[in-house]
Amino acid sequence: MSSHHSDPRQPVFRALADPTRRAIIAMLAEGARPIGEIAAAFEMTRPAVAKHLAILKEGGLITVEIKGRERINRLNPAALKSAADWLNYFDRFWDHRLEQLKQAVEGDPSS
Amino acid sequence: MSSHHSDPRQPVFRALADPTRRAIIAMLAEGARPIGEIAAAFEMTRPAVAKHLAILKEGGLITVEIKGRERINRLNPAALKSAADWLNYFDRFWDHRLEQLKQAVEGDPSS
DNA sequence: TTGACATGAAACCAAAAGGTTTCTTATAAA
DNA sequence: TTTATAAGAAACCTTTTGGTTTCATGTCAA
Repeated sequence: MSSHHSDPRQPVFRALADPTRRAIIAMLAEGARPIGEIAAAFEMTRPAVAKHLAILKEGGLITVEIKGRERINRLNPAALKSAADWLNYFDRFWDHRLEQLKQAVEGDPSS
Repeated sequence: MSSHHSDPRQPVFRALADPTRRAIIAMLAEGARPIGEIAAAFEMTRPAVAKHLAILKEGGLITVEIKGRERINRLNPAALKSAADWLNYFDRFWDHRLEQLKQAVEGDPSS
């Protein structure tokens, strides 16, 4: 896991690095929204929010559906999985119980 | 979850944003190391690695044990939990099975 | 068809990030 | 007691980041 070959997780971790972007992710988890509605919830201009959305798009965390003059931004939660996977690898170092459960799930496709 | 009040998770997500720092985390998961040994594994100078270690310290992801003239950097995996928790909240949106398991774990402290 | 609205795009800016070199300090070892 | 080693600290530099303002464009609605 050296850093000199490009890390496919990088765009996701980069997107997660900013608190505004994490708040946008949390907001979109409750439902897809156009940029105007998102920008209204933050103390910054719409172009600033547009840049954050562009970075979220680069990470594959959101998709955009054009609907008339609106662009509906929709969360793509599956894109969070690569980051979650990386972090959850370290579960074994601080919570042995969770590790046991994950192994149980992976071994039981019928649940 | 607005961004105008400081997010306690921010130092952790910030630390995770850089690929070199994630590689350092992975390296320290295999065992604590002094900075010289870490720096030798990367194509950058030791002061550059020292800055990365400082950011990891700010996020509480590593602790330092002074041993003679060496500083042993040791991973503190528990600090990864806050980021993992945040991400795992979104599990429900892409993997219902894992969600079921986590609830089972939390409800059974004896395992 | 004219006006209002939702958005994109470009130019610009200050601060933060990520790196370097050089110098100093503390410990170990010959 | 010198000399080599491990590391911190400071100064500096370039690029990226996160924000702004201003302007252009496409679509809906009177």
